[in-house]
Amino acid sequence: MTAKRPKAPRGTSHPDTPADSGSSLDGRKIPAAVIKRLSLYARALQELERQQAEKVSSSELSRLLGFTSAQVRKDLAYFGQFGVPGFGYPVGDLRRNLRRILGTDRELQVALVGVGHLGTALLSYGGFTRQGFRIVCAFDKEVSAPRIGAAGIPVYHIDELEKRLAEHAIGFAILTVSSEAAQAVANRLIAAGISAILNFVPVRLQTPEHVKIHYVDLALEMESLSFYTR
Amino acid sequence: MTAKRPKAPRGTSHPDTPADSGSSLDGRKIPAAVIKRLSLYARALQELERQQAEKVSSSELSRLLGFTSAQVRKDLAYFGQFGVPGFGYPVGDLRRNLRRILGTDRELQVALVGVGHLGTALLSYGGFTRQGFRIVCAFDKEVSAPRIGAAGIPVYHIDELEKRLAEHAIGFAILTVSSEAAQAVANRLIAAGISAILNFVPVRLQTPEHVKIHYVDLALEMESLSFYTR
DNA sequence: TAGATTGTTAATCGATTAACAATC
DNA sequence: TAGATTGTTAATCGATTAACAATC
Repeated sequence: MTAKRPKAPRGTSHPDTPADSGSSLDGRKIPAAVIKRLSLYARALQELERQQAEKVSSSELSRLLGFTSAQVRKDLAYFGQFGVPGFGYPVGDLRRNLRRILGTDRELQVALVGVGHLGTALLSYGGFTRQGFRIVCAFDKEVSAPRIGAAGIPVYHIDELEKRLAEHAIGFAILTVSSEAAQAVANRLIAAGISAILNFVPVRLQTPEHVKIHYVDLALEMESLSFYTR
Repeated sequence: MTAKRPKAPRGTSHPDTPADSGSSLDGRKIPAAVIKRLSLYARALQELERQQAEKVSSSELSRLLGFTSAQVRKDLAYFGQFGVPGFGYPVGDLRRNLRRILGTDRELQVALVGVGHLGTALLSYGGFTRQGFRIVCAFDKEVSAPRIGAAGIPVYHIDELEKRLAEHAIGFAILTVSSEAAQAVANRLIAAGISAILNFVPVRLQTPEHVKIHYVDLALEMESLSFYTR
């Protein structure tokens, strides 16, 4: 008996949708921000390991990354007791643990959909590969016959999507299609059993609970920067 | 009289660096998250304007974007009174106001430094242009003579950085160089008077207070997605 | 006027930080 | 042991949400 909600979009049928953030791990709720920092810790640890450091304290880590030491300790404590009081954290051990927690200790199979300018660049972008993400294949609607694209990655016609995803047991997709195609392609990915999408399309997508989606919105990043420069 | 801090990095000399977030506008502190949402409102309004909508309520906007209506009203109220009680917000007016507030009502001159895979893609990425950002020129250390790069944008040798930035009154930079070069290039950009950097390099940069910097870390986005898929 | 929706204050929720007992 | 640093609880801070008087 509140408002009348003229044309509610599919899925959300509530008057107000509170923002979700974070996911649970064996009961406790882990804030999304913690996960992002976990990746940063893992990266810093990688560098420390390269420098043959044996141990690191929460305050050293915090200085390296610009957080407080309490935050470092608290973040890590979500997942277990990795430190030694009076000593700090063993670098190699902690790094191994973080990689296991993040799931980056094994290679992850990824598909990319939409081989335009941005898609092509991401195919050859070294940053993903370096962190253990393997873009196995790509799809585009403009490709008539399979061809080899940037970085030697095969590009198939979008019609082969379901077949190839199953073939390579791909659980991850990078979405770089047009705004118009985004929802339809996402639906197909989800139906094909994908579990996470990294979405570069500036469109809010309807996805079921169990599919995790992250938005990377380049124009939005620029716009908010723009605000600060006056 | 706490820890001894062996080798403190330049710049930060405090034991713990609390995370900044947000910036002030005539006294009041505006959370960074508000600014991001402002961009989303502006974009939704653009679409509503295209559909010839004359008015929009906070609850319609909230449904479109997945927030609560209270949040929409509160965010907008930071900057003024744009709505009419019992009616809603006039679409065109609100959009104009938001664009003015974000600074996207005028074209913004941008330089891109580091014309590798990612850099090249961003040169031809339509998303920036569409939102009024104009990549005026690019720089790379591997370019001996000026040449025309992707999307017809001139690419100069990095040595011409200072000269060209001044020439075109560029206040914005996109950073897509290597991790090794990042800090040095950032220093030059800052010395040349740039006021904001969109940084794609996965390295924490030391920047003075008055230079705004945003990090876009693609590998990190993937890694945190990876966490949720087990 | 009656109905709807704003702008804003107060209540709630969640995340960050400080502090310190436990412990190596 | 003395010194250092963890893991964790309590205090603080900030952001989101609910509620409602003001107002078109």
